[in-house]
Amino acid sequence: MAATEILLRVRNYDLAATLDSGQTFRWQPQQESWTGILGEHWVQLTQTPDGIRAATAAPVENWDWLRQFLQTDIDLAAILKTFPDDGPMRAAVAACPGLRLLRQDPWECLASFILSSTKQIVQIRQIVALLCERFGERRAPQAALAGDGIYSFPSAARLARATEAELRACKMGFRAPNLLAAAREIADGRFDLERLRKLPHAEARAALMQLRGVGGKIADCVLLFAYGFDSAFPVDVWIERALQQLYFPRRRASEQRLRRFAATHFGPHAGYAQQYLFHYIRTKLH
DNA sequence: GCCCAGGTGAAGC
DNA sequence: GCTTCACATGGG
Repeated sequence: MAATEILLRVRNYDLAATLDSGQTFRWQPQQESWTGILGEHWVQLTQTPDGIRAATAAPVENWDWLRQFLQTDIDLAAILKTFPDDGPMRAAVAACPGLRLLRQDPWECLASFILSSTKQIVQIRQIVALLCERFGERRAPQAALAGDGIYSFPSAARLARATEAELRACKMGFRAPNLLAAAREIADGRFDLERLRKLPHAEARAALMQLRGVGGKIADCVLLFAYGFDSAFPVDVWIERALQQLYFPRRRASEQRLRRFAATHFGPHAGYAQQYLFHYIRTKLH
């Protein structure tokens, strides 16, 4: 039966923390809820005592796309059990109860993180919003408020037809040619994002790093946030500082060394552990 | 004005 | 291997 509303029953899920933890950049807070666009669907999400209530503009038959994005069916407690039992990790988990990893569209995730390098999260949001406004399509219902969060994320094919100057006008600076090159490779089939799903972690990582402007960190973000490679462990400036201070307070450790430490220390769901540490140090330790 | 931002790639040792 | 630098742009 098609409906424009559903309640996804889930416990221990902090919707606000999850949508605002730097893994995705387009969700708009509105009073008690969050609005955004997933594929063709405009959605409004609201946290309730029983879970997450979703409302759409058009009737929906099958809600799997939303369950998939929100990852409401995973066993969070089982994942938390695999984290190392040390002080920093315990503090991070205690500080961010219900923080989750989303499962995003690979293209939007890749494009967003190509735009993320040496930008603050607020600025990444601004750039992405401009990009969607100028190259996306309006998806919101008539009644939706004007402003951000009502345009779809532009397809690779659409951006492939843009000029570098048009992209630079979205304030992305030197990242413009990188985004344009990725869009063109994907649009004309030279690079296949879907193929990566079937690859082993290391091969998928190497493939992403073939793209100009995509190094290890951005590749890890895409592997973790879009493809669900739970052992991917993005090391950005925040995580690097945190690992240094929390785990190597005496001697200075090279980035290489920190990466190797992370790969073994945090277990099979290292990426989840990373998200807890990242959100913890950014919001609780400022 | 200065420093930094969910980095990357190239060039220098 | 490691260090340094340029690359746009805006916030604090």
